[in-house]
Amino acid sequence: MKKDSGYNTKQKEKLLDYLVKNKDKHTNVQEISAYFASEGTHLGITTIYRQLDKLVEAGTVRKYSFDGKTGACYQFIDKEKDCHEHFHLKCLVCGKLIHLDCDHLLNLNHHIAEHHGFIVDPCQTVFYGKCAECSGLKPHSHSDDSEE
Amino acid sequence: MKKDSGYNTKQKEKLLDYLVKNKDKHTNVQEISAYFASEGTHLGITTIYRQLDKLVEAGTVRKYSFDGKTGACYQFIDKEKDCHEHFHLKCLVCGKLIHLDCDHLLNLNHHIAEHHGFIVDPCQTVFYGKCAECSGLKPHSHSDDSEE
DNA sequence: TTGCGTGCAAAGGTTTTGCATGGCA
DNA sequence: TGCCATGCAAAACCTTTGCACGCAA
Repeated sequence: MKKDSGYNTKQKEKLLDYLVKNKDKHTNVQEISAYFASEGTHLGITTIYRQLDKLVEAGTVRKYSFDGKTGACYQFIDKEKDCHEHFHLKCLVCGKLIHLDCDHLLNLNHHIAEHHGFIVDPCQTVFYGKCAECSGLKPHSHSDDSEE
Repeated sequence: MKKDSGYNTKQKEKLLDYLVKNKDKHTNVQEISAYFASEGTHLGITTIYRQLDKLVEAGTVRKYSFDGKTGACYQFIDKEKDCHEHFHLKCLVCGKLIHLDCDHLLNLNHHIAEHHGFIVDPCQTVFYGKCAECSGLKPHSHSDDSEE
């Protein structure tokens, strides 16, 4: 793993700050760019991509490439919360991202490894479906279309 | 779900034929295009995209958008084999697609639904990692996520 | 000063759209 | 015949790369 090499620039600092503030959700380059544009602080697209790339290599940020339309998504990794050992659930209706801390799921990993000889990488794997609100288990009047 | 509306054209027939023959793996537009080019049968890129889109809406084909570099992948759904009730494993190294028929995994679905109130859609969910060959035959020093 | 960081422009790749033509029903 | 399907070209996007200038150490 590469070290967090490089200088401390304002851009890098601001980007990291934004990522930390939004660590609970997946974000993407255009969202970041739009945010800084609205803030009056311009941040070049190229810089965002390159800094993000370095952060991913440094293990500070996780990259998800599951959505071809909006491009790749990024998320800050909170190392203190040990976020790298659990799976994520993503609601296809409302887009909510859920962190799943559960022994049962880690068990799953071991099961697949032992019985199927396959090493699952939780960092790259996201479960898609409907969250409690959107599936009707809880009262939630989110009458969004998004019919599959 | 929309019906399979539309005329039966040669292009549509050939595309579907190709998809059925390759239903065991994920394919993509450029692969399809290259195949028909090598066969001497030209199939326009636009047609492939549009037919694929219709097939996805009709529920005949599944679309995966996990790789931003190579673009979206598509796979024919074998309804007779009831392929929609199991998960898929995809090796990030060799690209192999594994169908996982396992009660333990279905159990997982129930567990998440009951304990976390989340309805996982197996059709949209793919586990990413390394298959037995790619993770076992190679003398890798069990480095966590040092890819490549 | 040295060398990385930045950002504009341009390139490369995937997917979509416009439009005229061709084919199915 | 009426539509839908096709396919070329061009556009729309996302991402990467080249290059010159700016800034951190």
